[in-house]
Amino acid sequence: MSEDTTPEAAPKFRRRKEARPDEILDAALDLFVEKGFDRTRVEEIATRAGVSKGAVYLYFSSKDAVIEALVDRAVGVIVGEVVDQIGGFKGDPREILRQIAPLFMARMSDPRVLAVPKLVIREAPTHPKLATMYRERVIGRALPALVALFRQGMEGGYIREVDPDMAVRCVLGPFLMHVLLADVFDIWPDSDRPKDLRIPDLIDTHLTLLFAGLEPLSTDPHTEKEPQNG
Amino acid sequence: MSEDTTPEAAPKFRRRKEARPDEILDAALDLFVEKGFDRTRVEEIATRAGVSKGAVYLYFSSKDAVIEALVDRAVGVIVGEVVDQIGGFKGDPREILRQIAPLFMARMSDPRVLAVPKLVIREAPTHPKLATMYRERVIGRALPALVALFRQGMEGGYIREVDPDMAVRCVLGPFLMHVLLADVFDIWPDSDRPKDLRIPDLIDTHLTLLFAGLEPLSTDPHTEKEPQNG
DNA sequence: TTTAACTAAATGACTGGTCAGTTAGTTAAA
DNA sequence: TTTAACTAACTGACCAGTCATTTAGTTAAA
Repeated sequence: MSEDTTPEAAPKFRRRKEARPDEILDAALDLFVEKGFDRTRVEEIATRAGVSKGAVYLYFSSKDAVIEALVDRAVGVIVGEVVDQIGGFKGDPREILRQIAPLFMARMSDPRVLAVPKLVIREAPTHPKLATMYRERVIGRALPALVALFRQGMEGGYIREVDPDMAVRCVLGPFLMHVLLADVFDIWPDSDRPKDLRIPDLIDTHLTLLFAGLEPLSTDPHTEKEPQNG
Repeated sequence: MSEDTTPEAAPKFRRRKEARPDEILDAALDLFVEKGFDRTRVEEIATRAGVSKGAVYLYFSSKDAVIEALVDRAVGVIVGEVVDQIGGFKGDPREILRQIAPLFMARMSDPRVLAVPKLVIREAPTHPKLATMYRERVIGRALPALVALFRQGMEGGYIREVDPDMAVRCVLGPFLMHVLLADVFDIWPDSDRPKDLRIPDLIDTHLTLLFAGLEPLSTDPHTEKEPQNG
């Protein structure tokens, strides 16, 4: 109703060169995940970011450049220390898996973190660059580290002799399945609360099954210690 | 240069009312999986199906109707007997899982079968109908059957007491992960041959780990029989 | 301290191409 | 000859990317 008494009205825009790119990428991520790349108009991204369409093109050369910058920004910070930690570990892989699983799922429970791999999976066929970036920077580093972890665990006799490539898929797969069922098909585990992923229960069940499965056979070196049940 | 000597030339088109819809859906499935729904032009579908663009609209009311008919056609034949078989089973769930796993993966190794869930996952956010159809006709029937299988297995003391909702995700997840890595990120297990999924090795590793993990604790009823190792 | 000249951030109308869906006309088949 | 399957040209909406113009903020002379 009442205009401010000060003579000068609020300015039409502010000049904020530093903040714009991140704000545009944030807006784009939301929209891409919600509606997909092709159905998101550049003008929508601009509006949500609080700028005009033209401004988007001041910071990004094309719509494609936006999604690439988006993934680039996200994958820069994910791996690194964790991979090194896993890669250097000597001993029973179950120890480190028990530590990492909750941290991993905590990260993936943040919608803005999970959004990026979801986006990459969805747009990969039409944007191979995204898949390549994600492979080179994230999966291609994490996966070999886990394989190496299993290899040394088997050599040390801490765990059963299995194909490490396949074992890694058995470690990660249940998490993927859990998220996919909920996210794509709206299928959630039984719970009192709605939309409750029950991550701790998933981790508990998964690691219980997996760790018992990884228990070395009685002919293997380290079997003297009692099996860890329940 | 030289026209055929026969007086009547080859006809410009044939009238094939019965065959058209399936041919159009086949063409559409290929293109949707390859390039995604939005980037596939109706004219491309028509050309690949050997008809004109207008002909597509004789059989389908819109482009959306094409993808819906596609999924509808595919999910009609998938489940049924298998689900009933699992649902009625009494005994150690591992028996029936051992039987089903290779059949399941054999089906999923057919690119035209795998194409449908891939498509549904990708297009679900913009076409909720697809996700609903797939949930009601496939996942929503298979998943509860597996949960029931686990429940009765635990009640009978054949397997360890775990959360059945979560256990189901642990059973299916590794397959999903395996296919996703190869398909989206072009990451394949070590092999002499290129693009070799090594399905039997995945099944072997997965079931080895899982079945040992499912082994009931020594306080449970059926534990008298010797554990089945490697 | 004021203000005029200047820089560059930001706008928004416009364009050219693309494509879903329509329709008038053509042709195979009964 | 009739009919309906089919084609091909057409239309109108939509949207990525451009650019002439406007405006916020900065600098320096008075």
